[in-house]
Amino acid sequence: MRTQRVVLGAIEQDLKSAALPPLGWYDVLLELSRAADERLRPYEIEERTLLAQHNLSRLLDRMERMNLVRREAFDGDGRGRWVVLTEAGRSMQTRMWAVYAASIQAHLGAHLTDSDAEGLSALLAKLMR
Amino acid sequence: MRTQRVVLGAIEQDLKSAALPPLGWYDVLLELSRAADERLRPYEIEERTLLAQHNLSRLLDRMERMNLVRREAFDGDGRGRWVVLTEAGRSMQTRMWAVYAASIQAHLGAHLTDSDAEGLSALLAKLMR
DNA sequence: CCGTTGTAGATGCATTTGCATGTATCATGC
DNA sequence: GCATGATACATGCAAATGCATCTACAACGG
Repeated sequence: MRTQRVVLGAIEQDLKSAALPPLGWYDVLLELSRAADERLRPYEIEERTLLAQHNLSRLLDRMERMNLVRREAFDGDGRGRWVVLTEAGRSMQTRMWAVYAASIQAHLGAHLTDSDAEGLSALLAKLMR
Repeated sequence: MRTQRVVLGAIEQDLKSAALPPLGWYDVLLELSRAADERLRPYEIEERTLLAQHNLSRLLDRMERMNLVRREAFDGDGRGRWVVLTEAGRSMQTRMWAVYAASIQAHLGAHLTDSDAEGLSALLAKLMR
């Protein structure tokens, strides 16, 4: 828990120093960029990012206000919505990745060998079951 | 990050189900219970728990409102305060530990062998440097 | 002494989160 | 086809967090 807080704090700080939004935004942008047609239903983003439904709903509000995503109607289920990545969203994802990747390298990669990283990943995976 | 969120979420949920306060409260209570005279200066709690100064200040407000801690004047530096564990605080720490310990066992211990745990701990320690 | 700078802790204000509930739509069983 | 319960997403309100700043006191240099 302590390590996570320290590392996450350092990464968030790097993003903030670069005048970029917090990590949660990146997670959403990344999932959208990977999705077919660069669009997902909110509940799909929810599953992939582990964001709580109401938090995601408001995060999307903020992102939509910044024109990073756009909400569209979803045909075939009147309750559903599409969340679509915009051009600005795509470019934000790229800009965030530049900083985020460097930050991962500095705060994680630089401290671990490849086999450390694999070991850590395997141990954490055990906890997810 | 994902693993931490899942595990922390599960632990917080266990505490909430037992009608107990969040984990941050336990951290403070634990540090106080370990301290000489069961008292610490706010900045000492801050260092040990990694809580931000303003967050700790308000957490202490809440805990004081619940009579778990008491703030006292600190002689020798007029700016300083003592945060003192109360009887109710001591008993809350004990009650939380019962639930927390079981939760750690369920969400961490049950998934890891002893050598897994040591390995994980060693890897995380590498990240803290 | 006195002014300046530093440190401990508190607090006002904006933003974010959590929780419960609301609204709309869908699916199912009768 | 219509009540009943489930699902998708939004939202009002309270609580927690982040950020900047404030107050009070200490320390230091002249």
